[in-house]
Amino acid sequence: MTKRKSHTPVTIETVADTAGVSTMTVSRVLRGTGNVSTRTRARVESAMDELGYVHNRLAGALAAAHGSQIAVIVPTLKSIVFTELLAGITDALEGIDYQPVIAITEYDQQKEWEMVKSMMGWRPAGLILANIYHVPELVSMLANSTTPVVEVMELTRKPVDMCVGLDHWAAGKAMALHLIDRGYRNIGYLGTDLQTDRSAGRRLKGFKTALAKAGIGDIAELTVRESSGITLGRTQMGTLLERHPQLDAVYFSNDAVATGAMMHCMAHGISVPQQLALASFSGLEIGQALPVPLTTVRSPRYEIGKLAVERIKTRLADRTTPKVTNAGFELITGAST
Amino acid sequence: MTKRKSHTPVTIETVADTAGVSTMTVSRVLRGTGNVSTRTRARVESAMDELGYVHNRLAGALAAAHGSQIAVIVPTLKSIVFTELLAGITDALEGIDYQPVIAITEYDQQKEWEMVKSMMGWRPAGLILANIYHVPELVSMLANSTTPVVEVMELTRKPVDMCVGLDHWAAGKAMALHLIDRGYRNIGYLGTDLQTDRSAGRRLKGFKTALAKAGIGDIAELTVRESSGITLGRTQMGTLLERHPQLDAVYFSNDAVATGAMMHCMAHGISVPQQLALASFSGLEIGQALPVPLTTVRSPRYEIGKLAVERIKTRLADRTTPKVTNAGFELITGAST
DNA sequence: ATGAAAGCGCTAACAA
DNA sequence: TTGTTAGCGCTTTCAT
Repeated sequence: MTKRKSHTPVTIETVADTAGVSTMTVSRVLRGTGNVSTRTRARVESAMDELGYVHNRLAGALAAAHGSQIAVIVPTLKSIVFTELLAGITDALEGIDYQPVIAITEYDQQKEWEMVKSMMGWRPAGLILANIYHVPELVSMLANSTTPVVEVMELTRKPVDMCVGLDHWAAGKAMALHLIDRGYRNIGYLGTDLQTDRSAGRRLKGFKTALAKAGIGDIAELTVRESSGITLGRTQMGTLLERHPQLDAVYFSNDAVATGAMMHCMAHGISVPQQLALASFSGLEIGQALPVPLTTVRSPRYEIGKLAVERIKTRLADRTTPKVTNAGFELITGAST
Repeated sequence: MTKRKSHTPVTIETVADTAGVSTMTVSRVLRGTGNVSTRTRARVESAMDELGYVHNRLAGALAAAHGSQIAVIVPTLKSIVFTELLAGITDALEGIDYQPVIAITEYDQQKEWEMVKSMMGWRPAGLILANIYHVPELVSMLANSTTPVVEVMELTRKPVDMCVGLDHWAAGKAMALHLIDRGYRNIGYLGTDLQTDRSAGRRLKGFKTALAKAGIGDIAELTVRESSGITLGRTQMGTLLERHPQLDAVYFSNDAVATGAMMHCMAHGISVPQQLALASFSGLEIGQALPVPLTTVRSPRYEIGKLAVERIKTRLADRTTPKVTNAGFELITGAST
């Protein structure tokens, strides 16, 4: 076996000939649609690996009018949050013969639009967007297509098609209530640029709204445009504390920033939470492995990934799906508050 | 503009008709091969978005005999190392119209073979494997194909096609020499299961060989099968020290494990490096953000990703490429030793 | 359970 | 610069 190849490409026709059947029968074996006797199937299969046949899915997808890829578009891979989302997606795809195709937007809506256009060119079976803020062209293109689309991570009332996410505003509010409950009153915020990560902006809005309702007016805020959360927290925490030494608690845009800030505290002998409380969002493993585990809100990104795939599968099976699914979140009370 | 669609699919023929040109001209506009006058191009382009045309790359790839996807197969996405590799790949792909298609093997060679088979069905323009240990069927399939293949991360003498990586044995040796040089003699090892991460096994081999040459015989070793490095380090460091209280330095399979171990030390008041030195491999950001930055070996995974894409591009342009590229590594002397 | 015919929507190769 | 002619390798009917 093996050998040959290179010159005459092996197609289902080649296989059909050496197995003494028609191409249609080979095609049926390939796709696992029944209606092939065990004997013929065996003959076809042995012909396939005798010839070293490699199924050409391009031709198959063209003939079938669409492929079996699931396009996934994420803002970045630098955040573990999105890699865990991908893990959920790939795990849900396990067994069924779909592959994820990934594109990265770097939090750029224009780029997202480019990627979607390019992706749709492959006629994917489904599309997952880890973002709910799009340019109008993107929305109208997807609205006119029949491809199942799931927007994930953040909740939106008017999804392009379907949505699985969590309410970031509520997550921010939950943390504000927790801090108030714990008795903190001089509260600050440190995070990434809010134009970039708009979900973080929603959280901060919910957070501040809840504080305001409790009589805590404007808070000390520091946002910095910096791609790495850990580095941001490690380097900017000092700046924030210098400017606002009276703070007794700080809320962060996410656990990466909070982890960096915790490193700053440990390096400078600031005891958490006695001198300063830290609270955040994500629920990353590293935050829980810290000597003082973080108080944070866990986003169910792995579950969201799985659910998104479920939605697409259901839709492809022509069954009805909910338009919007609230995946919820969980407040983790660590030792840092 | 917009509207319509759904029933009569818009193809290049539709576009050609409304623009009053032939399909070939539309195709040329689509692919950006010159030889189209500015006027016609404009007409074609306006026809395209008037009709809401979406390029069908399936048909294009079939006709052109291969697509423009780069298949990337990684063991896991849970390690930042591989997401940084992907970042290098996607950055290198920026601008040129190729998209990465990602598959995850979970460190399983059989699964890797399944993924490769499935991927090759899409006739990708190139294939990147973040692993050099394969089942023989995989090797023979790729050897018989003309698709450029790059094995990355670890160096191998006999690549399937091309290889860009680093010498893990040498990296282990370098760290051993560093520890000896610093005067440590009671050295232990903590890491993941070596059957899973075989590169870590190579490092440990190089490490122990160098120690042995310096008269340090067998060392205290603890390897645990656990998917998360941080958790492993955080929970197993205590076990290792309990069994071997005399240790004055510990080498880890990677920075995630080392970071977890550092958390253990901080939580238990073990001062690093006075009581215990920690040394590792990866060069992750988190390791350098620790209050006591890690001594480690930085693997150039981002650069490796970029280089791998370069190799494929070169090959696709029919130019010759080196079979094996040693991407090197860098010893980072932190404060932990 | 199997096969024959007719494309899927595009691009390579060649003309004009 | 533009058009014509043939497929690419499979799957979809529709027969048998």
